[in-house]
Amino acid sequence: MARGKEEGVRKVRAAQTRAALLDAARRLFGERGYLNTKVTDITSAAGRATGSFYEHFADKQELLQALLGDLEDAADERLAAVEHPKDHDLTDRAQLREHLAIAWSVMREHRAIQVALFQSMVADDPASGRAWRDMTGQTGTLREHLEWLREQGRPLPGEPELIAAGMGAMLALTSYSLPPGGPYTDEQVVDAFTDLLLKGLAG
Amino acid sequence: MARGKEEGVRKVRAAQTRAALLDAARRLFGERGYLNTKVTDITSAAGRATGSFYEHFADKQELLQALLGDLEDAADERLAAVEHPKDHDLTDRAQLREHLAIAWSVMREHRAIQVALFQSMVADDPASGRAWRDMTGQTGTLREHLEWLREQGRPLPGEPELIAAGMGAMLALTSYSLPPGGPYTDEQVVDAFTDLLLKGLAG
DNA sequence: GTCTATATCTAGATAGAC
DNA sequence: GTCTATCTAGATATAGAC
Repeated sequence: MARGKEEGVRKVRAAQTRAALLDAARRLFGERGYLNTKVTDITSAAGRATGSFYEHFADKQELLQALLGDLEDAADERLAAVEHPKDHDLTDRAQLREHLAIAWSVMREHRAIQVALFQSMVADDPASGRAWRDMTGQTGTLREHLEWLREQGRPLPGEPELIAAGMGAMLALTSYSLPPGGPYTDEQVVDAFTDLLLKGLAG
Repeated sequence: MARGKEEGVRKVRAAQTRAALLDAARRLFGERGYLNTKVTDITSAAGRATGSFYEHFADKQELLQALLGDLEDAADERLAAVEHPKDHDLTDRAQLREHLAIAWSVMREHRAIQVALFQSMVADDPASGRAWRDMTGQTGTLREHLEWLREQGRPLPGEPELIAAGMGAMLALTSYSLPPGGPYTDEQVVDAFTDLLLKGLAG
């Protein structure tokens, strides 16, 4: 079965190239951002030829989608690691803090991908509505928790979708703009936002 | 003085061209965003030739700076129209609401410029630190109010600069992503964010 | 100052040999 | 599948006539 073995080797090499491209892209997105990273930057950083890129991805956006899968896996893993029932009570300080801490640390640990997604979102035609879809989509879980609170008769400051989007906006844009190794530690940020939001949610 | 009169006419024409370029740019930025608007889009929308653009602005970024001046003038005017002492008390609901309402309405009424600034900020190299500088710069007044509160011995949820940046992030990204004529009215947004933030600030 | 025409440059994407 | 070489497209910016 020499033929089969050869094909297997080829497959492995292809997977290595794909992985090298993803690694290089992630590093470059973190260093100079998604918009300022060219396809040729990625291939040369990965030690591959320009043409090889298009064997694995149709374009830069498709590569970003592949990286996004990693981010979602990481987030799911973190969420699964903690108690996380639907009736999560965000008016409890410890529970709100944990929710914010997980969101913050996932964004920080995968900053390259978050930066890339953010740039990709903002570069889109603003009239397309993509930004609002992304914001509400990414804060869907938060919205569900708020809806649950409302069903319990708790007074909310406004529509769950809007409040969730606002909280997500605070976290996402702060994380985007705050440089790594900046003036505030992760604990300072999470504590500050927890206390800022807690009483408003607790009504 | 025929010579002087001729020069005066030329000056007026030039000013008209400059104004036409600014108007066209503002409209296009609102429709398709800053990044997706080309210099030739602006000139043809203004009914002028490509080359004329560079007689008035070095590049697209410089034109945006000129528009930014308008935005700041509008904001200053709105702030001057209300009582706005340094000891503005953000723990008073009416005063917090007014502050948020002004910020929100300026962003909404000049959405084209806000969109352009936002895109310009995000398209920059994320490692440059520009985003954090912009965020802290635009929330400087808010930070001063919070510092005043702290001097009065009021407990704040965190560092004034960080809290101010977080609040600014919530407003700016929500405004950016929320499409005009979207699902929420300006009043709903301002009321929701006021109530969400008030108790956290009031301690 | 404004115009037309064009030079320059960059990045995305493909063709065809190996 | 990967490479080298190249094509194409799109956008910035300039040259020179009026």
